[in-house]
Amino acid sequence: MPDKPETQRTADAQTVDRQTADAQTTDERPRRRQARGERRIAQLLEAAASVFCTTGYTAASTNAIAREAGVSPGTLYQFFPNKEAIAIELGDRLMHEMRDTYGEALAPVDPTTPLEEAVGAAVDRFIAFNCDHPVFFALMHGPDIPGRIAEEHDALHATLISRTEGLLSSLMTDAPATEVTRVAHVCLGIYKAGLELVLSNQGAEREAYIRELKDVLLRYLEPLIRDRTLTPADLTADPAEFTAPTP
Amino acid sequence: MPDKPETQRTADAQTVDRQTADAQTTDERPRRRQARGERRIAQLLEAAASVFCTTGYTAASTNAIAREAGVSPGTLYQFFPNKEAIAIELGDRLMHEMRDTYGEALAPVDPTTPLEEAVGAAVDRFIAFNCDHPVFFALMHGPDIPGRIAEEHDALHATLISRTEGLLSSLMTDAPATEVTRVAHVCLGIYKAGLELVLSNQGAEREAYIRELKDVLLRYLEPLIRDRTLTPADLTADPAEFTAPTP
DNA sequence: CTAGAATGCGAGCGACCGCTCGTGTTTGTC
DNA sequence: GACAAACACGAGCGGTCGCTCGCATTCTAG
Repeated sequence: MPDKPETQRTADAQTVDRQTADAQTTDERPRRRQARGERRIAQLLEAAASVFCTTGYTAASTNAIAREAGVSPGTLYQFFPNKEAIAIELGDRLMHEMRDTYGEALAPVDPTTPLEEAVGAAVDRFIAFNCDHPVFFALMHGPDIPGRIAEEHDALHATLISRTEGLLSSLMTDAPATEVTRVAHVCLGIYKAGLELVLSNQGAEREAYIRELKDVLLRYLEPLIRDRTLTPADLTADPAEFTAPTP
Repeated sequence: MPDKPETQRTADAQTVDRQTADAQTTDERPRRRQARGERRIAQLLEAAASVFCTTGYTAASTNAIAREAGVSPGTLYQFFPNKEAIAIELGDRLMHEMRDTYGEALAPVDPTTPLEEAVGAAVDRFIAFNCDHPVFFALMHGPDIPGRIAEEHDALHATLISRTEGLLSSLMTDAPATEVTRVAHVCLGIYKAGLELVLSNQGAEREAYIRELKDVLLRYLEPLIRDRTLTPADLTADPAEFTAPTP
């Protein structure tokens, strides 16, 4: 009996997400698991993504997720300590996939690429990722997200802000830092609004909205850049940096 | 015994908002009421606005609203048939106030006012209203809003879209209708994103974000308008039109 | 003053939710 | 085949929520 797995996993986790919920959702112990279990986890995460997409996080019931996955509630809790852990795991996998996509997709190209192409490429990447994983938007931008996911969202947002600030600061050399920060927030706000419009359309109309989003961003930034050019490396840089806000 | 008020008000309204909830929340019968009752209603609506703002609609419990208002749950249900009706009444009062504000605030001014001033004035009005009534944003743009409020939101959105389309169509004379609609949606998306940024800031920073919002809109629309001018009447017109989408 | 309507209270009902636990089945290892 | 661990089930526990209902109190009309 080497490790005695998950005895008294959560002693009194009853109203665990109704209030503060200081139970450890990060169950770091590496458990022995069969291939069947991994399949179940994938099933459950897929079902959870579907339910989260349609009803949001809080309105999604664990019983509904289990039903969608074709298993019983007890089976769900064989693999996840509580509801929040499902969202956490889903979010973690999405973040990993986003890092992978970013790492391999944006090869260093001609460093004299104008801002138009650089911004366009970055927008295309983000849009494509969100189209492939609509639950990412639901989890990250939903208003009812639980504490741990909110932290991840804040970390991602802070990273994107500081990254955009870095890009802008080389274009707004004579502007105070607060203005650079403000413009960065405006850019991300525009991007989020555009993303919402893109996700709520399909086909040719979706493509048209993507073009509009790029136009809005470029026309907003035009007076800032004048005659400068920008390398795509400024927009993409090291994808590993996406895990945490810049120190 | 002239009217026999509210006998068997809701026969079986138990799980009324858990599922479809086809109970009539529009209790149109004019009830006799004392001044005390009107005061209580005002108290309850104020408390509801506060709770909705901080927790959102679904997470707000009727007991919490009653507690915030300093009354018992039973008293709350003396004046509102169910939770949704509270949000409905709150939304209706906000819509009325918005119409009033718009009706009296925007007097017809110099018809040769350039687009910059016209858009700026309209944005200022909407921003001011939302700053005065933050619950409006929480109810209208929250993701967990109930059916009837969602209908009101859709109606308001459709009105704003068709109004913006009307404005744009006089500027984009050679563009197809679908493009005009698309640009209108983009403008409202930008406005909503800007509003979110404005509401999450205060003081001078808030003012700066308001200026950025106007800049984004104007720079986006600049290529469309070229050398035209626009009367503010195109932006404001008849405030009574705000109740329903244009037929 | 008094009858009756309007207002106010709060324990508690039924429904749902997150989650548990006893029990039975499948899988991997010897 | 035997045994233990992993997996699966589903009734049900404790909890909160929206809402009710019987009853007490306050207002108002006559």
